[in-house]
Amino acid sequence: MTDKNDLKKAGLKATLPRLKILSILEMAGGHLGADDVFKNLVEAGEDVGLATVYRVLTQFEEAGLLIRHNFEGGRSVYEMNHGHHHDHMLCVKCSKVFEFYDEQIEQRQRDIAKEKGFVIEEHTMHFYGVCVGMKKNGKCSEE
Amino acid sequence: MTDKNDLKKAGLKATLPRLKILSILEMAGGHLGADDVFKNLVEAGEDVGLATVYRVLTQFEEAGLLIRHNFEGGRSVYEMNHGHHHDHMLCVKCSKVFEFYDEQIEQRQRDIAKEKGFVIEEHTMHFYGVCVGMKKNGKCSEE
DNA sequence: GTATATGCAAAACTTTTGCATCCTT
DNA sequence: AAGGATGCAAAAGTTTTGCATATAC
Repeated sequence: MTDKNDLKKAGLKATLPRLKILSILEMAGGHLGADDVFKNLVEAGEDVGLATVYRVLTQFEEAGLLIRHNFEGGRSVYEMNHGHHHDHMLCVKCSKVFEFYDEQIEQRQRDIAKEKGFVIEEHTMHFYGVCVGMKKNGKCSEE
Repeated sequence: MTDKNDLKKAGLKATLPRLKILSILEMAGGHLGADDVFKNLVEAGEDVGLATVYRVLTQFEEAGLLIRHNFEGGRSVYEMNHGHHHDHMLCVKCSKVFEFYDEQIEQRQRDIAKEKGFVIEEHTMHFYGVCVGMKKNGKCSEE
C-alpha cells in the first residue's frame, strides 16, 4: 500500500496505470526511458497506452517522485527520486549507469555559483567512459 | 581561407554549405541548435537544406570541429570546439549559456574516476538556475 | 571525370495533444 | 455523480535516410 499512499500524498489519484508504472520504476531501480517503461507494461500484459506513460512520467516528475535526465543521445530517462542528490557515470561499452556523490565537488560547485552570482536550482555532472568491469575483463561491473 | 583549410585538414571537402555553416557557428560564438543554424542560412538567403545542416553538423562533430551538447530539454546544441574544455551554467530565465572552468573540480573528477576505476572519455557539468543579471534587475547579464 | 555532397521528400523516433470514454473518489 | 485519468489516433518536433542531381577536386 505504500505506493498508493505515495501517489495520494503527491496529490495524484491511485489509478492502475500509475501504480503499475511506479512499481516498474522501483523494480528496475535504474534508469528507464519512456519506451522502456512501455515495453515493460506490454510484456506484463498491461493495457496501458504510451501516451499515458508519458503523461504519468511527467506528473511523477512534477510531483518530485522521479528525476528526469537527458543523457547524451537524446531521449530522456527516469529514475526514482530517493531524495539524495548524486551524479552519474555512464559506461559507453555496457551502457550501465553508475551513481556517485562527492561532497568536495558539491561544495566547490556551491562556491563557484556564489562567485558568479548564479543561483543554482539544479545541477548535473556526467562522466562518459568505460567502467572498471568492461575495462578489465569485458564484463560489466554490475551483472 | 582559414575555414577552407580547417575543412581540408578535417578531411572534408570545402563545399559552400559547409563553409557557410562553419561561418555561422563561428559568428554566433554561442550554442546553436540545428534549427538555429538552418534559420540563419535561410535569413542569409542561402539555399541549404535542413538535412544538410544535420549531416554537416554531425560530420563536424566527428571531425572534432564542434562539440554537441544535450542540455535538459531535448534538442541538441552545438558550439565550436576551441580545444579548451569548460562546463556550463544555463540561465532558466534568459536561456543564456555561460561557460566556466575550474581546475579544482577537474582534478577532483580525475581522482574520483581513478578511485572507481572508471576511464573518462568525456565529462559534462551543468548548472541550471538564474544568472546574476536576471536575479538583480531582470536583465540578462550578457546583452 | 569521379566520387562525394546536396536538396528534396519521405520516414523514423520521441513526445504532446484532442477527444470520447472510463475509473477513482 | 463528477472530475480527473485513460486509450486511441492524430499531430508536432527533431533527426535520419533514399535517391537523383549537382559540385569539388
